[in-house]
Amino acid sequence: MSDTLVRTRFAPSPTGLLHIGGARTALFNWLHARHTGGQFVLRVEDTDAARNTPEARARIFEGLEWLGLDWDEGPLPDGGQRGDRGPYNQSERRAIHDAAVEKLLSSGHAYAGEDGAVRFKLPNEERTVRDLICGEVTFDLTPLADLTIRRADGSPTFHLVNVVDDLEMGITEVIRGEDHLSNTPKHLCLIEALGATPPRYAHIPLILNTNGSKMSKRDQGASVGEYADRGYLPQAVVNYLCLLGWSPKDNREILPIAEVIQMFRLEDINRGNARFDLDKLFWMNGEYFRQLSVEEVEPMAADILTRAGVLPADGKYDHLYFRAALEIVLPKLKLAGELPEWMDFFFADEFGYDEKAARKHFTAQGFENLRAVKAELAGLADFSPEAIEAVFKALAVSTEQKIAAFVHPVRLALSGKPVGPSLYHLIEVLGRERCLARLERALEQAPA
RNA sequence: GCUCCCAUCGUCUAGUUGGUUAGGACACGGCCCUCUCAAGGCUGAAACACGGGUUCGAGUCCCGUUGGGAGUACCA
Repeated sequence: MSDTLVRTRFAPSPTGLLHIGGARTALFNWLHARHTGGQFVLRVEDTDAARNTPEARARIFEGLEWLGLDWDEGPLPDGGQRGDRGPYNQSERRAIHDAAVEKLLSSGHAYAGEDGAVRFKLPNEERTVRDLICGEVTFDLTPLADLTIRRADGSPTFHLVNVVDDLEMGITEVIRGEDHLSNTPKHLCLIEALGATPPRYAHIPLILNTNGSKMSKRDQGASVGEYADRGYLPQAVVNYLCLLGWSPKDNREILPIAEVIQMFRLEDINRGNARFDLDKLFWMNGEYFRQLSVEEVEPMAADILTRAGVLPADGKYDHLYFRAALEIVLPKLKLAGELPEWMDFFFADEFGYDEKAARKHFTAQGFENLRAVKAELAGLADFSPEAIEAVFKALAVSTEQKIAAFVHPVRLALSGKPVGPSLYHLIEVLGRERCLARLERALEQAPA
C-alpha cells in the first residue's frame, strides 16, 4: 500500500432509486475507506439533466444514511456540502470538465468532429488493466471507435467527467461494478493523455436476481428503500450485503460492522457474480431483530403500527400496555413489518376469528372449555403467567383433556388468531377485564 | 456476432504452495422441546458443469466444450 491517504468514492446518478447493487458498491467503498483509515467521498453525477429528479437525489441520501454509510466529503441533503474539494455535484463542475476537454483538444489528443462533438483518439493498441480484484485484464482498443467526450450541445460525457473528477478529487481507489471493467482501458488512455497518474481499480462482481439475470432498478426488492419500508433492519441488510462477494472465511455469518471493517480487504472479494437471496436476508434480519431490546424496537414499532392504523395517529394510547404487548410479541418476529398482524388485536376488540381455527376450536367442547377458563380467570387473585398456567393445567387434569384443548380456543377467543405469543403471558398483558370480555364475546358464537 | 470475465450443494460461500470423510449458512425433510408459532438442540438429503491433459495423486494447474454474466452509446 502506498503511504498516501486512501480516498474512495461513491458516484451515483440521481435518476432512480438507490438500488441494492449501488448500495453494495457504496458499502465496499465505505468499508475500504474505513478499514484503511481513509476518506469516503460522495459525488452526485447529476449531469443527465433530462433524467435527474430531486426525489431520486433525496432517496440516495436517505438510503445511505439509513445504511449508516456516512461520507467524509460530499453534498448534504440540505443543499450544503461536507469537505472543501467540492463542488460535489457534478453539474457544478462544468468549468473543470471544460478545461480538461480544452487541454485534450490543444494537445492533439482530441478533435472536434463535423457533427460538433469532441472525440478522444483511442490508440490502436492493447491496454492492460491492473485490477485489485480481477487481476490483469488486457483489452484491444483497435476495433473501438473514438470516444465522445463532449456532445454537440457542449455537455461533457460520463467517461470524461468521471475520469476528470476522480483525478481532481484525489480518488486513490476506484471501486465500482464490474460492468465498468471494459471502460477502464479507455479511462486509462484518457488519464494518460491528461498527463495524470491513474487511481487503483477494483471492479466488484454484480448482484443478480434469483433467476440469474442482472438486477435492475425495476425489479422487485431492488431498492434499499423497500427494505426500510418493509421493516428490515439496516444492520441486517448491511451484514447481508457484506457477504455477497466477500466472506470472513471463518464460517461466521452474523458479523458486527466494526469487525467487517477490521477484516475487509479488497483482495478478498470474489470474482463471480452473486444472486440475491431474500430468504437469507430474512433469516439474518431475524437474527438481528432478536438481539434488540424492547426499548430499541419501540420507536420503530410505534411508527409502523401507527402507519398501519393499529395505533392512533395522535399517539394517545396506553404506552405501558403497548410496551408489555411488544415485549411478548418480539421473540416471535423476524421482521418489524410483521408487527401489525401480530399486534392489531391488542388495540381492537372487534376482531374477526380465523375461520379455519374457529371450525376446529369453537366446538361444543371448545365453548365449554372457554366457560371453564372464564370462570377460573374471573376469580383468580394472582394474574401472573405462572398462576394462569396453573389454572390451565388444573383444568386439563380435572377434565382429563389436554392443555391444548383449553389453550387453542382461548387463544382464538382472545386474539382471533391461531398463533401468537405465549398464551399465559398474553392473558397477563391483556388483563382480566379484556380477557373476560373477549371470552364472553367468543361465547356468543356458541349455538344456543 | 465480437471482446472480456466467471464456474464448489437450489442460493451465499470455505477450501493454505495439488493429498479433505469437500466444511459452514439460508432454504428443505425428520426428530426433540413445547400452549400455538417462532426460537433452540440433534439429524437427513444436497455440490466440485463436462471432456481431455500434466501428475504417484486435480475441487485446486493447463487446454477445449458447455453454461452464465458484462461490455460493445453524443446513458451513467
